[in-house]
Amino acid sequence: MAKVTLPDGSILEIANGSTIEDLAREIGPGLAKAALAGRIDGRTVDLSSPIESDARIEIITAKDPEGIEIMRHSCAHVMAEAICRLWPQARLVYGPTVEDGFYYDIDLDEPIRPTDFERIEAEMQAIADAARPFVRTEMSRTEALTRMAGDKYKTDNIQRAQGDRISFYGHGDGFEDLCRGPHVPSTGRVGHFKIMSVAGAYWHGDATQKMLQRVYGTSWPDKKQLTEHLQRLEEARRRDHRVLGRQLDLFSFNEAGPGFAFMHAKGMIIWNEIVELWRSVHRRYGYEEIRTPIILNEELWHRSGHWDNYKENMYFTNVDDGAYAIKPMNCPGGCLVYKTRQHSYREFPLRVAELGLVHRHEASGVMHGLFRVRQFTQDDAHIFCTPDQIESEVVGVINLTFELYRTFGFDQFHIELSTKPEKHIGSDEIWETATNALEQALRHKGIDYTINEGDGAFYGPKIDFHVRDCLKRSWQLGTIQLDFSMPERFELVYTDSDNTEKTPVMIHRAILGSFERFLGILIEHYAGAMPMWLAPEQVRVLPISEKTNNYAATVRERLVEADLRAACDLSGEKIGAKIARGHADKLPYMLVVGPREAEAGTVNLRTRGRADNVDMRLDDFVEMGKNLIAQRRIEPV
RNA sequence: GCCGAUGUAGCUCAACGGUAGAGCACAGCUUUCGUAAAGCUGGGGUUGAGGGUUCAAAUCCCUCCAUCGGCUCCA
Repeated sequence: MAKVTLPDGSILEIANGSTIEDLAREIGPGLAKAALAGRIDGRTVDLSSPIESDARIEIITAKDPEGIEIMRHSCAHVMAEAICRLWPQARLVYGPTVEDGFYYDIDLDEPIRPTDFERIEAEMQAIADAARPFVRTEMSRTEALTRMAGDKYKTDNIQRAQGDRISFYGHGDGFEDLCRGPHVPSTGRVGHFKIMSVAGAYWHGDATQKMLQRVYGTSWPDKKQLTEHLQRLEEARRRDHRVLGRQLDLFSFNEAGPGFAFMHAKGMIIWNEIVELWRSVHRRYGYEEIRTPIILNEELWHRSGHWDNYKENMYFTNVDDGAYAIKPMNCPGGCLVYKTRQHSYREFPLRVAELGLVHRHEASGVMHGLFRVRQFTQDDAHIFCTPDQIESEVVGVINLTFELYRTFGFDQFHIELSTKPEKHIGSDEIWETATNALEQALRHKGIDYTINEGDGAFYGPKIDFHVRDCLKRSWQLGTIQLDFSMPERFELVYTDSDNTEKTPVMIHRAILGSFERFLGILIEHYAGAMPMWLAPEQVRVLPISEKTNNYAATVRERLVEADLRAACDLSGEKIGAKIARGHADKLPYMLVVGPREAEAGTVNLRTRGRADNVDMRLDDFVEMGKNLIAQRRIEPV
């Protein structure tokens, strides 16, 4: 008999060699039905795994996140079989789970099209309905290699696999795939699934390798969860900033300039409000602001290291027969400003900000609305300081960053520390010092972070800030980059207290990252319903009929005088239509006025997101609106 | 850049070898209205661009451009 300890601490005796499935049945028929896999002393295994000795055992169900992952992975196998049935020449490469689903990479010359999804799903359903058991076969690495001889993908997978025992999983009907497992007990347990999309993907993510077809699917324990997932995707589509940007007349793109955004009047209002906030916060944190040219002589970019490390992403031009480059970063220009006069340690730390317009030649396939463009405005700054000021300066930037993010209602962040990339300038010692300094600052603030090996900028290591929006999607915004190389290359100096010339440390940092991207993120975060202080049109006056147009105009004048962005709807529409339009335009407030209000000097207030409406004195509304704006409140009240 | 898909009126879409349509939007007129879309009339398209096949191309073929979904890359 083996003694098994269950997660609640209870101990059960079970015959040696019993499987986890047997154990689940022993505990209860409900659990036996729900069981997908098990854990023996923390190691996840198939339900059919025997319990050989005393152990801690857990039964994994779909309530366990890992249970869902196992289910999805099994679903990927079922999809692989379905595809192999439809395209016998398809060769399987690799099929892992991803967030909310799974994919399978397949080598197949004939393209799989979205119109094929239904056929694939039907095949999968047939396999699922057959409820065939998943069966594990183990063998030595050598045997596995012999078995898979001639299949370069599976041979490669075997060579990459860890351990000496290689396992295969079949689920009847001759289908088998190299796989570490574990799997659900039967093909009937792969959940409610749907094929989502197909896309090209390089083998091993290497652009020089063959492009495979990657078929994405999703799978959920029950039908309701699948439906909810599809609705979440719908919700994300509803918030797509590219769609909202057009609907709300905020910005546009044109074939005349792919990757170059046209910012419309309403978009500029939001933009300028962000800039205003940004400037006031930066003044408070002791920054000054400069502006440097967009086109600078090519020689400068040789000196900075951009020529050697960033050339592929740069635009070049000629001026009077001289070779020039369009700046992809602001730092070299900032260095030139620094060099225009002498500097003393007494003025350090010197915090110099720049809303810099940069151009980067991104590959044509990567552009994506405002999120990925070829021209954007960085909220950049360069801090020149002494080595012993690094930590406090980095801490200061972190404080500033969190303050700005919170103003927009982002309160979930995660932080990454990126280390030396292959393409870099500066010695290993410098890199180590710089990386340690960033790490120290993070530790000092007690901030959790993950390490991103080899992902730093070419001139120094960096800290990246990611925020989660209300749909739990993560966006990279800010970055802090430590740089010991650029100051040397530009021969930047300051006079230290001992009257010797020394090289300053340079900290590059951006908080919002790019104004364009940030605007796009805000639009999706708020679903286009911008808070009062950012809304292009804060309030609209809606007269019941033309008879009240004069009063409406008076009300609007009063609002404009109070510095509110207000408009009147003087169209000949009925009041219901005016309100419907106001909702479509996502206005924070609408003021309905008719003869009654004109008589009393009041307005009837409709608040975004609320069904009720309320009578109010105009002056009271003005007061309330001004307060909301002053506080930069996110929700209308 | 690579793989696949898609480009028809300002927007969303129909027509799928045989005279390019609808809804919304826009303009004019009627209605003067009390809380999520009144009615009538009208203007608007070398069907992304260029080439080819055909008596005939939005529709079939080729090249390019752009967009979308991914890969690689990234603020």
